[in-house]
Amino acid sequence: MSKLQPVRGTADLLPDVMAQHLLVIDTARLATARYGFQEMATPVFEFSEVFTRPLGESSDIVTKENYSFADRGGEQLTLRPENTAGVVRAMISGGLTQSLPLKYFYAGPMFRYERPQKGRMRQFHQVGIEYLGPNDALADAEVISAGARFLAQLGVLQHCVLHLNSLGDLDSRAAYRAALVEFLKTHESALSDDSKRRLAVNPLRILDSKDAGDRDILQTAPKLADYLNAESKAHFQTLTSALDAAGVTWVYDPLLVRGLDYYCHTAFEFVTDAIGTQGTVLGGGRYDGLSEMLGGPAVAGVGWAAGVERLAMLAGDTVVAAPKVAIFSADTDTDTAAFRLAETLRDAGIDIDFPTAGTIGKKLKKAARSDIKLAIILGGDEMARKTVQLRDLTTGTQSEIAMTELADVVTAALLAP
RNA sequence: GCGGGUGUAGCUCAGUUGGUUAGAGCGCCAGUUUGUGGCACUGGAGGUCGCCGGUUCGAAACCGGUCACUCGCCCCA
Repeated sequence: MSKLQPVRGTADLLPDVMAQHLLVIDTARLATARYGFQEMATPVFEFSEVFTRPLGESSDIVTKENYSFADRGGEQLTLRPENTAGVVRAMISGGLTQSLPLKYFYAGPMFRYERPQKGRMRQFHQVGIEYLGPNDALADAEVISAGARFLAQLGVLQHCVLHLNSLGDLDSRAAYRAALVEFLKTHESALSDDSKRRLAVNPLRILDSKDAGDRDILQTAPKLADYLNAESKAHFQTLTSALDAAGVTWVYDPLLVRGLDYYCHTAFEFVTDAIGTQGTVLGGGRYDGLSEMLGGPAVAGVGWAAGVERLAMLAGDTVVAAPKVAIFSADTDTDTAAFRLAETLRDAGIDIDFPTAGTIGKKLKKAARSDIKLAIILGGDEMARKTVQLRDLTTGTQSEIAMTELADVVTAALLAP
Protein backbone atom coordinates (compact mmCIF):
# COMPACT_ATOMS: atom_id res chain seq x y z
CA MET A 1 0.00 0.00 0.00
CA SER A 2 1.32 3.38 -0.96
CA LYS A 3 -0.39 6.73 -0.88
CA LEU A 4 -3.77 5.47 0.35
CA GLN A 5 -5.36 4.22 -2.81
CA PRO A 6 -8.28 1.88 -3.25
CA VAL A 7 -7.16 -1.67 -4.06
CA ARG A 8 -6.53 -2.21 -7.77
CA GLY A 9 -9.78 -2.93 -9.56
CA THR A 10 -11.99 -1.53 -6.80
CA ALA A 11 -13.72 1.82 -6.65
CA ASP A 12 -15.70 3.96 -4.25
CA LEU A 13 -19.30 4.54 -5.17
CA LEU A 14 -19.84 8.20 -4.36
CA PRO A 15 -23.42 9.50 -4.33
CA ASP A 16 -23.69 10.37 -8.04
CA VAL A 17 -22.53 6.93 -9.14
CA MET A 18 -24.38 5.21 -6.31
CA ALA A 19 -27.61 6.80 -7.51
CA GLN A 20 -27.04 5.26 -10.94
CA HIS A 21 -26.36 1.86 -9.41
CA LEU A 22 -29.49 2.07 -7.28
CA LEU A 23 -31.54 2.97 -10.34
CA VAL A 24 -30.26 -0.17 -12.10
CA ILE A 25 -30.84 -2.38 -9.08
CA ASP A 26 -34.29 -1.00 -8.26
CA THR A 27 -35.38 -1.33 -11.87
CA ALA A 28 -34.22 -4.95 -11.96
CA ARG A 29 -35.98 -5.73 -8.68
CA LEU A 30 -39.28 -4.26 -9.91
CA ALA A 31 -39.11 -5.82 -13.37
CA THR A 32 -38.36 -9.33 -12.09
CA ALA A 33 -40.90 -9.08 -9.26
CA ARG A 34 -43.51 -8.85 -12.00
CA TYR A 35 -42.59 -12.47 -12.84
CA GLY A 36 -42.65 -13.59 -9.23
CA PHE A 37 -38.92 -13.53 -8.55
CA GLN A 38 -38.24 -12.87 -4.86
CA GLU A 39 -35.16 -11.17 -3.53
CA MET A 40 -32.68 -13.18 -1.49
CA ALA A 41 -28.98 -13.02 -0.70
CA THR A 42 -26.17 -15.49 -0.20
CA PRO A 43 -22.87 -14.81 1.61
CA VAL A 44 -20.16 -13.02 -0.33
CA PHE A 45 -17.80 -15.90 0.37
CA GLU A 46 -18.21 -19.65 0.26
CA PHE A 47 -16.07 -22.72 0.69
CA SER A 48 -13.87 -22.74 -2.38
CA GLU A 49 -15.34 -26.03 -3.62
CA VAL A 50 -18.67 -24.33 -4.25
CA PHE A 51 -17.00 -22.49 -7.10
CA THR A 52 -14.30 -24.95 -8.11
CA ARG A 53 -16.24 -28.23 -8.29
CA PRO A 54 -18.56 -27.21 -11.12
CA LEU A 55 -15.67 -25.99 -13.23
CA GLY A 56 -14.27 -29.37 -14.19
CA GLU A 57 -11.16 -29.27 -16.32
CA SER A 58 -11.61 -25.66 -17.22
CA SER A 59 -8.32 -23.98 -16.92
CA ASP A 60 -7.43 -20.53 -15.75
CA ILE A 61 -10.58 -19.74 -13.85
CA VAL A 62 -9.72 -21.43 -10.59
CA THR A 63 -6.00 -20.71 -10.47
CA LYS A 64 -6.00 -17.29 -12.08
CA GLU A 65 -9.33 -15.58 -11.57
CA ASN A 66 -10.59 -16.48 -8.10
CA TYR A 67 -10.04 -14.46 -4.95
CA SER A 68 -9.21 -17.35 -2.64
CA PHE A 69 -7.72 -17.43 0.84
CA ALA A 70 -7.49 -19.57 3.95
CA ASP A 71 -9.22 -18.27 7.07
CA ARG A 72 -7.82 -18.58 10.60
CA GLY A 73 -9.34 -22.00 10.95
CA GLY A 74 -7.58 -23.19 7.82
CA GLU A 75 -10.75 -23.34 5.72
CA GLN A 76 -10.19 -22.63 2.05
CA LEU A 77 -12.61 -19.86 1.08
CA THR A 78 -13.34 -17.91 -2.10
CA LEU A 79 -15.00 -14.54 -2.64
CA ARG A 80 -17.93 -15.25 -4.93
CA PRO A 81 -17.07 -14.64 -8.60
CA GLU A 82 -20.73 -15.02 -9.53
CA ASN A 83 -23.91 -15.88 -7.66
CA THR A 84 -25.47 -18.88 -9.38
CA ALA A 85 -23.36 -21.46 -7.55
CA GLY A 86 -24.12 -19.78 -4.24
CA VAL A 87 -27.86 -19.78 -4.89
CA VAL A 88 -27.83 -23.46 -5.86
CA ARG A 89 -25.74 -24.24 -2.78
CA ALA A 90 -28.31 -22.39 -0.66
CA MET A 91 -31.06 -24.48 -2.24
CA ILE A 92 -29.24 -27.70 -1.41
CA SER A 93 -28.12 -26.81 2.10
CA GLY A 94 -31.50 -25.35 3.01
CA GLY A 95 -33.48 -28.36 1.85
CA LEU A 96 -35.35 -26.07 -0.51
CA THR A 97 -35.63 -28.82 -3.10
CA GLN A 98 -38.84 -29.65 -1.21
CA SER A 99 -40.27 -26.29 -2.25
CA LEU A 100 -39.62 -26.19 -5.96
CA PRO A 101 -39.99 -24.24 -8.10
CA LEU A 102 -37.93 -21.35 -6.69
CA LYS A 103 -37.71 -17.96 -8.32
CA TYR A 104 -34.99 -15.79 -6.84
CA PHE A 105 -33.65 -12.31 -7.50
CA TYR A 106 -30.35 -11.09 -6.07
CA ALA A 107 -28.10 -8.04 -6.17
CA GLY A 108 -24.64 -7.59 -4.76
CA PRO A 109 -20.87 -7.44 -5.21
CA MET A 110 -18.85 -10.15 -7.00
CA PHE A 111 -15.08 -10.58 -7.13
CA ARG A 112 -12.74 -11.74 -9.87
CA TYR A 113 -8.98 -11.39 -9.88
CA GLU A 114 -8.63 -9.96 -13.38
CA ARG A 115 -6.83 -7.18 -15.15
CA PRO A 116 -9.17 -4.19 -14.85
CA GLN A 117 -10.61 -2.67 -18.00
CA LYS A 118 -13.52 -0.43 -18.79
CA GLY A 119 -16.60 -2.19 -17.46
CA ARG A 120 -14.48 -4.82 -15.80
CA MET A 121 -13.46 -4.44 -12.18
CA ARG A 122 -12.12 -6.81 -9.54
CA GLN A 123 -15.02 -5.94 -7.32
CA PHE A 124 -18.06 -5.38 -9.44
CA HIS A 125 -21.79 -5.64 -8.95
CA GLN A 126 -24.44 -7.85 -10.45
CA VAL A 127 -28.15 -8.28 -10.37
CA GLY A 128 -29.58 -11.61 -11.43
CA ILE A 129 -32.37 -14.15 -11.29
CA GLU A 130 -32.42 -17.92 -10.95
CA TYR A 131 -35.42 -20.10 -11.78
CA LEU A 132 -34.89 -23.48 -10.14
CA GLY A 133 -36.94 -26.60 -10.80
CA PRO A 134 -38.54 -26.52 -14.23
CA ASN A 135 -36.70 -27.88 -17.25
CA ASP A 136 -39.41 -26.58 -19.55
CA ALA A 137 -38.45 -24.22 -22.36
CA LEU A 138 -41.20 -21.85 -21.28
CA ALA A 139 -39.21 -21.25 -18.12
CA ASP A 140 -36.30 -20.15 -20.31
CA ALA A 141 -38.68 -17.86 -22.18
CA GLU A 142 -39.91 -16.31 -18.97
CA VAL A 143 -36.37 -15.73 -17.70
CA ILE A 144 -35.33 -14.08 -20.96
CA SER A 145 -38.49 -11.99 -21.09
CA ALA A 146 -37.82 -10.76 -17.57
CA GLY A 147 -34.35 -9.71 -18.71
CA ALA A 148 -35.72 -7.89 -21.73
CA ARG A 149 -38.35 -6.16 -19.63
CA PHE A 150 -35.71 -5.05 -17.14
CA LEU A 151 -33.53 -3.57 -19.89
CA ALA A 152 -36.53 -1.91 -21.49
CA GLN A 153 -37.62 -0.29 -18.25
CA LEU A 154 -34.10 0.92 -17.71
CA GLY A 155 -34.27 2.48 -21.17
CA VAL A 156 -31.32 0.61 -22.64
CA LEU A 157 -32.97 -2.23 -24.56
CA GLN A 158 -32.76 -0.27 -27.81
CA HIS A 159 -28.96 -0.26 -27.48
CA CYS A 160 -28.81 -4.05 -27.06
CA VAL A 161 -29.17 -7.08 -29.29
CA LEU A 162 -30.33 -10.40 -27.86
CA HIS A 163 -28.08 -13.22 -29.05
CA LEU A 164 -29.55 -16.68 -28.65
CA ASN A 165 -28.22 -20.17 -29.18
CA SER A 166 -28.90 -23.74 -28.15
CA LEU A 167 -26.14 -25.95 -26.81
CA GLY A 168 -28.47 -28.95 -26.81
CA ASP A 169 -28.71 -31.54 -24.07
CA LEU A 170 -25.74 -33.47 -22.69
CA ASP A 171 -25.74 -36.07 -25.46
CA SER A 172 -26.00 -33.48 -28.23
CA ARG A 173 -23.24 -31.40 -26.72
CA ALA A 174 -20.91 -34.36 -26.34
CA ALA A 175 -21.52 -35.48 -29.91
CA TYR A 176 -20.86 -32.01 -31.27
CA ARG A 177 -17.80 -31.47 -29.16
CA ALA A 178 -16.29 -34.71 -30.47
CA ALA A 179 -17.04 -33.75 -34.08
CA LEU A 180 -15.62 -30.26 -33.63
CA VAL A 181 -12.40 -31.53 -32.05
CA GLU A 182 -11.97 -34.08 -34.82
CA PHE A 183 -12.40 -31.37 -37.45
CA LEU A 184 -10.10 -28.86 -35.77
CA LYS A 185 -7.37 -31.47 -35.27
CA THR A 186 -7.05 -31.66 -39.04
CA HIS A 187 -6.45 -27.89 -39.12
CA GLU A 188 -4.48 -27.65 -35.92
CA SER A 189 -1.30 -26.26 -37.44
CA ALA A 190 -3.24 -23.34 -38.93
CA LEU A 191 -4.96 -22.39 -35.68
CA SER A 192 -3.78 -19.45 -33.59
CA ASP A 193 -1.59 -20.27 -30.61
CA ASP A 194 -4.42 -19.44 -28.25
CA SER A 195 -6.77 -21.77 -30.07
CA LYS A 196 -4.24 -24.61 -30.10
CA ARG A 197 -4.30 -24.40 -26.35
CA ARG A 198 -8.10 -24.13 -26.29
CA LEU A 199 -8.34 -27.28 -28.39
CA ALA A 200 -7.05 -29.26 -25.43
CA VAL A 201 -8.70 -27.29 -22.65
CA ASN A 202 -11.99 -25.85 -23.88
CA PRO A 203 -12.60 -26.51 -27.60
CA LEU A 204 -16.05 -24.92 -27.77
CA ARG A 205 -14.42 -21.61 -26.93
CA ILE A 206 -12.63 -21.64 -30.26
CA LEU A 207 -16.01 -20.83 -31.80
CA ASP A 208 -15.84 -17.27 -30.53
CA SER A 209 -12.15 -16.72 -31.23
CA LYS A 210 -11.31 -13.22 -32.39
CA ASP A 211 -8.45 -14.42 -34.60
CA ALA A 212 -9.14 -13.93 -38.32
CA GLY A 213 -7.41 -17.17 -39.30
CA ASP A 214 -9.45 -19.11 -36.78
CA ARG A 215 -12.62 -17.58 -38.15
CA ASP A 216 -11.77 -18.71 -41.68
CA ILE A 217 -11.25 -22.27 -40.52
CA LEU A 218 -14.56 -22.17 -38.63
CA GLN A 219 -16.43 -21.39 -41.87
CA THR A 220 -16.28 -25.06 -42.80
CA ALA A 221 -16.45 -26.50 -39.30
CA PRO A 222 -19.35 -28.73 -38.24
CA LYS A 223 -22.35 -26.77 -37.01
CA LEU A 224 -23.74 -27.19 -33.53
CA ALA A 225 -27.30 -27.04 -34.84
CA ASP A 226 -26.72 -30.18 -36.93
CA TYR A 227 -25.91 -32.19 -33.80
CA LEU A 228 -29.01 -31.36 -31.78
CA ASN A 229 -31.25 -34.35 -31.15
CA ALA A 230 -35.03 -34.20 -31.42
CA GLU A 231 -35.61 -33.20 -27.79
CA SER A 232 -33.05 -30.44 -28.00
CA LYS A 233 -34.54 -29.09 -31.21
CA ALA A 234 -38.01 -29.15 -29.66
CA HIS A 235 -36.77 -27.24 -26.61
CA PHE A 236 -35.27 -24.50 -28.75
CA GLN A 237 -38.35 -24.39 -30.97
CA THR A 238 -40.65 -23.93 -27.99
CA LEU A 239 -38.44 -21.18 -26.61
CA THR A 240 -38.18 -19.19 -29.82
CA SER A 241 -41.92 -19.51 -30.52
CA ALA A 242 -42.67 -18.14 -27.06
CA LEU A 243 -40.24 -15.25 -27.49
CA ASP A 244 -41.68 -14.41 -30.89
CA ALA A 245 -45.22 -14.56 -29.52
CA ALA A 246 -44.22 -12.17 -26.72
CA GLY A 247 -42.54 -9.76 -29.11
CA VAL A 248 -39.03 -10.29 -27.76
CA THR A 249 -36.67 -9.83 -30.69
CA TRP A 250 -33.55 -11.97 -30.95
CA VAL A 251 -30.88 -13.09 -33.37
CA TYR A 252 -29.59 -16.61 -33.80
CA ASP A 253 -25.92 -16.77 -32.86
CA PRO A 254 -24.50 -20.23 -33.53
CA LEU A 255 -21.11 -19.17 -32.11
CA LEU A 256 -22.47 -18.20 -28.69
CA VAL A 257 -21.24 -20.93 -26.36
CA ARG A 258 -20.65 -21.74 -22.72
CA GLY A 259 -17.53 -23.67 -21.90
CA LEU A 260 -18.57 -25.34 -18.68
CA ASP A 261 -20.04 -28.82 -18.57
CA TYR A 262 -23.19 -28.09 -16.60
CA TYR A 263 -24.64 -25.80 -19.26
CA CYS A 264 -27.21 -27.12 -21.68
CA HIS A 265 -29.86 -25.97 -24.10
CA THR A 266 -30.36 -22.22 -23.91
CA ALA A 267 -27.49 -19.72 -23.94
CA PHE A 268 -28.20 -16.02 -24.42
CA GLU A 269 -26.60 -12.62 -24.09
CA PHE A 270 -27.82 -9.07 -24.47
CA VAL A 271 -24.88 -7.32 -26.14
CA THR A 272 -24.15 -3.67 -26.84
CA ASP A 273 -21.37 -1.97 -28.77
CA ALA A 274 -21.84 1.32 -26.93
CA ILE A 275 -19.43 0.81 -24.02
CA GLY A 276 -16.27 -0.82 -25.45
CA THR A 277 -15.12 -4.39 -25.84
CA GLN A 278 -16.79 -5.64 -22.67
CA GLY A 279 -20.16 -5.44 -24.33
CA THR A 280 -22.21 -8.20 -22.71
CA VAL A 281 -24.65 -6.44 -20.48
CA LEU A 282 -26.85 -9.33 -19.38
CA GLY A 283 -26.18 -13.00 -20.00
CA GLY A 284 -27.37 -16.38 -18.90
CA GLY A 285 -28.62 -19.78 -19.80
CA ARG A 286 -29.77 -23.16 -18.62
CA TYR A 287 -27.63 -25.10 -16.16
CA ASP A 288 -29.44 -28.38 -15.45
CA GLY A 289 -26.22 -30.14 -14.42
CA LEU A 290 -25.06 -27.71 -11.75
CA SER A 291 -26.95 -28.98 -8.70
CA GLU A 292 -25.61 -32.51 -9.12
CA MET A 293 -22.07 -31.26 -9.63
CA LEU A 294 -22.36 -29.52 -6.27
CA GLY A 295 -23.41 -32.79 -4.66
CA GLY A 296 -27.16 -32.12 -4.60
CA PRO A 297 -30.10 -33.81 -6.30
CA ALA A 298 -30.75 -33.28 -9.98
CA VAL A 299 -32.55 -29.95 -10.17
CA ALA A 300 -32.93 -28.03 -13.41
CA GLY A 301 -32.23 -24.31 -13.48
CA VAL A 302 -32.12 -21.32 -15.74
CA GLY A 303 -31.13 -17.73 -15.02
CA TRP A 304 -29.14 -14.67 -15.90
CA ALA A 305 -26.85 -12.09 -14.36
CA ALA A 306 -26.33 -8.49 -15.41
CA GLY A 307 -23.45 -6.13 -14.69
CA VAL A 308 -24.53 -3.07 -12.75
CA GLU A 309 -21.49 -0.97 -13.74
CA ARG A 310 -21.98 -1.64 -17.45
CA LEU A 311 -25.70 -0.93 -17.28
CA ALA A 312 -25.10 2.27 -15.33
CA MET A 313 -22.71 3.39 -18.08
CA LEU A 314 -25.32 2.58 -20.73
CA ALA A 315 -28.19 4.22 -18.88
CA GLY A 316 -26.13 7.38 -18.36
CA ASP A 317 -27.19 10.38 -16.34
CA THR A 318 -30.86 9.70 -16.03
CA VAL A 319 -30.94 10.28 -12.30
CA VAL A 320 -32.36 13.66 -11.36
CA ALA A 321 -31.83 14.92 -7.83
CA ALA A 322 -35.01 15.84 -5.97
CA PRO A 323 -35.28 19.48 -4.88
CA LYS A 324 -34.34 20.02 -1.26
CA VAL A 325 -35.37 22.31 1.56
CA ALA A 326 -33.01 23.83 4.12
CA ILE A 327 -33.49 25.88 7.26
CA PHE A 328 -31.22 28.82 8.03
CA SER A 329 -30.93 30.48 11.38
CA ALA A 330 -30.20 34.18 10.93
CA ASP A 331 -28.79 34.74 14.44
CA THR A 332 -27.15 32.57 17.04
CA ASP A 333 -30.14 33.50 19.22
CA THR A 334 -32.48 31.63 16.90
CA ASP A 335 -30.33 28.52 16.39
CA THR A 336 -32.21 26.39 18.87
CA ALA A 337 -35.61 27.44 17.58
CA ALA A 338 -34.48 26.75 13.99
CA PHE A 339 -33.20 23.34 15.02
CA ARG A 340 -36.55 22.56 16.61
CA LEU A 341 -38.40 23.82 13.52
CA ALA A 342 -36.33 21.45 11.37
CA GLU A 343 -37.44 18.53 13.52
CA THR A 344 -41.07 19.65 13.34
CA LEU A 345 -40.97 19.75 9.54
CA ARG A 346 -39.24 16.35 9.42
CA ASP A 347 -42.08 15.03 11.60
CA ALA A 348 -44.42 16.39 8.94
CA GLY A 349 -42.66 14.24 6.34
CA ILE A 350 -40.44 16.86 4.70
CA ASP A 351 -36.72 16.22 4.08
CA ILE A 352 -34.79 19.09 5.68
CA ASP A 353 -31.16 20.14 5.47
CA PHE A 354 -29.77 22.11 8.39
CA PRO A 355 -26.51 23.84 7.45
CA THR A 356 -24.52 24.85 10.51
CA ALA A 357 -21.16 26.31 9.52
CA GLY A 358 -20.68 30.03 8.87
CA THR A 359 -22.81 33.11 8.57
CA ILE A 360 -26.18 33.09 6.87
CA GLY A 361 -24.52 34.62 3.82
CA LYS A 362 -22.03 31.74 3.61
CA LYS A 363 -24.71 29.17 4.13
CA LEU A 364 -26.97 30.62 1.44
CA LYS A 365 -24.03 30.78 -0.93
CA LYS A 366 -23.36 27.07 -0.44
CA ALA A 367 -27.04 26.28 -0.71
CA ALA A 368 -27.42 28.16 -3.98
CA ARG A 369 -24.75 25.96 -5.55
CA SER A 370 -26.22 22.73 -4.26
CA ASP A 371 -29.54 21.10 -5.04
CA ILE A 372 -31.29 23.06 -2.27
CA LYS A 373 -34.22 24.92 -3.83
CA LEU A 374 -36.14 26.29 -0.86
CA ALA A 375 -34.62 28.27 2.01
CA ILE A 376 -36.50 28.77 5.26
CA ILE A 377 -34.95 31.68 7.13
CA LEU A 378 -35.63 32.26 10.78
CA GLY A 379 -34.37 35.30 12.68
CA GLY A 380 -35.32 37.37 15.72
CA ASP A 381 -37.91 39.46 13.87
CA GLU A 382 -39.64 36.39 12.50
CA MET A 383 -39.52 34.71 15.88
CA ALA A 384 -41.40 37.65 17.40
CA ARG A 385 -44.05 37.45 14.67
CA LYS A 386 -44.19 33.61 14.71
CA THR A 387 -43.26 33.56 11.01
CA VAL A 388 -40.36 32.60 8.75
CA GLN A 389 -39.02 33.90 5.45
CA LEU A 390 -39.52 31.35 2.67
CA ARG A 391 -37.10 32.01 -0.16
CA ASP A 392 -37.03 30.24 -3.51
CA LEU A 393 -33.36 30.01 -4.42
CA THR A 394 -34.01 29.41 -8.11
CA THR A 395 -36.18 32.48 -8.62
CA GLY A 396 -35.04 34.69 -5.75
CA THR A 397 -38.61 35.36 -4.63
CA GLN A 398 -39.22 35.51 -0.91
CA SER A 399 -42.32 35.74 1.25
CA GLU A 400 -43.16 35.69 4.93
CA ILE A 401 -45.11 32.65 6.06
CA ALA A 402 -46.79 31.95 9.40
CA MET A 403 -45.12 29.03 11.18
CA THR A 404 -48.45 27.28 11.58
CA GLU A 405 -48.87 27.15 7.80
CA LEU A 406 -45.26 26.41 6.94
CA ALA A 407 -45.49 22.63 6.48
CA ASP A 408 -48.45 22.94 4.11
CA VAL A 409 -46.89 25.76 2.11
CA VAL A 410 -43.57 23.93 1.72
CA THR A 411 -45.25 20.70 0.73
CA ALA A 412 -47.27 22.55 -1.91
CA ALA A 413 -44.17 24.35 -3.19
CA LEU A 414 -42.32 21.06 -3.61
CA LEU A 415 -45.19 19.56 -5.58
CA ALA A 416 -45.37 22.54 -7.92
CA PRO A 417 -43.42 22.08 -11.17
C1' G B 1 -0.36 -13.38 -17.13
C1' C B 2 0.96 -10.52 -22.27
C1' G B 3 1.23 -5.89 -25.37
C1' G B 4 0.24 -0.33 -26.46
C1' G B 5 -0.79 4.62 -24.29
C1' U B 6 -0.81 8.05 -20.06
C1' G B 7 0.86 9.99 -14.94
C1' U B 8 2.33 18.12 -13.23
C1' A B 9 -2.82 21.70 -7.77
C1' G B 10 -9.46 18.99 -5.89
C1' C B 11 -10.69 18.93 -11.71
C1' U B 12 -9.14 20.03 -17.02
C1' C B 13 -4.50 20.96 -18.75
C1' A B 14 0.20 24.41 -20.20
C1' G B 15 5.39 24.04 -19.16
C1' U B 16 10.56 26.06 -25.14
C1' U B 17 16.65 22.25 -27.48
C1' G B 18 17.47 19.94 -19.83
C1' G B 19 18.60 26.11 -16.73
C1' U B 20 17.58 29.16 -11.16
C1' U B 21 11.40 31.05 -6.81
C1' A B 22 6.61 25.16 -11.60
C1' G B 23 1.98 28.13 -14.29
C1' A B 24 -3.34 28.98 -16.24
C1' G B 25 -8.61 28.20 -16.14
C1' C B 26 -12.31 26.15 -13.18
C1' G B 27 -13.21 24.82 -8.17
C1' C B 28 -12.14 25.89 -2.84
C1' C B 29 -11.38 29.67 1.31
C1' A B 30 -11.64 34.85 2.84
C1' G B 31 -12.83 40.09 2.15
C1' U B 32 -15.68 44.23 -0.27
C1' U B 33 -21.29 42.85 2.27
C1' U B 34 -22.11 41.57 11.10
C1' G B 35 -30.11 39.20 8.45
C1' U B 36 -30.06 36.96 2.33
C1' G B 37 -26.90 33.31 -2.53
C1' G B 38 -26.02 33.66 -7.98
C1' C B 39 -22.67 38.78 -10.72
C1' A B 40 -18.23 41.66 -10.12
C1' C B 41 -13.64 43.03 -7.94
C1' U B 42 -9.52 41.99 -4.41
C1' G B 43 -6.66 38.66 -1.70
C1' G B 44 -5.39 33.58 -0.04
C1' A B 45 -4.62 28.34 0.61
C1' G B 46 -3.36 24.15 -2.14
C1' G B 47 2.38 20.63 -5.68
C1' U B 48 8.19 16.02 -2.39
C1' C B 49 5.91 17.28 -11.04
C1' G B 50 3.12 9.00 -9.19
C1' C B 51 7.45 6.53 -6.62
C1' C B 52 12.74 4.74 -6.59
C1' G B 53 17.29 4.87 -8.92
C1' G B 54 20.60 6.59 -12.97
C1' U B 55 22.84 10.30 -16.59
C1' U B 56 24.19 15.63 -15.84
C1' C B 57 27.28 21.38 -13.07
C1' G B 58 21.83 21.30 -13.26
C1' A B 59 15.98 16.78 -14.45
C1' A B 60 8.89 17.95 -14.35
C1' A B 61 11.64 17.10 -19.09
C1' C B 62 16.52 12.16 -20.90
C1' C B 63 17.35 6.62 -19.39
C1' G B 64 16.04 2.16 -16.28
C1' G B 65 12.86 0.04 -12.82
C1' U B 66 8.35 0.18 -10.16
C1' C B 67 3.23 1.56 -8.99
C1' A B 68 -1.39 3.42 -10.71
C1' C B 69 -4.80 4.61 -14.54
C1' U B 70 -6.30 3.52 -19.52
C1' C B 71 -7.01 0.64 -24.36
C1' G B 72 -6.57 -4.23 -26.28
C1' C B 73 -5.21 -9.74 -25.71
C1' C B 74 -5.83 -14.17 -22.51
C1' C B 75 -10.00 -15.50 -19.44
C1' C B 76 -15.06 -14.49 -18.89
C1' A B 77 -18.52 -19.15 -14.13
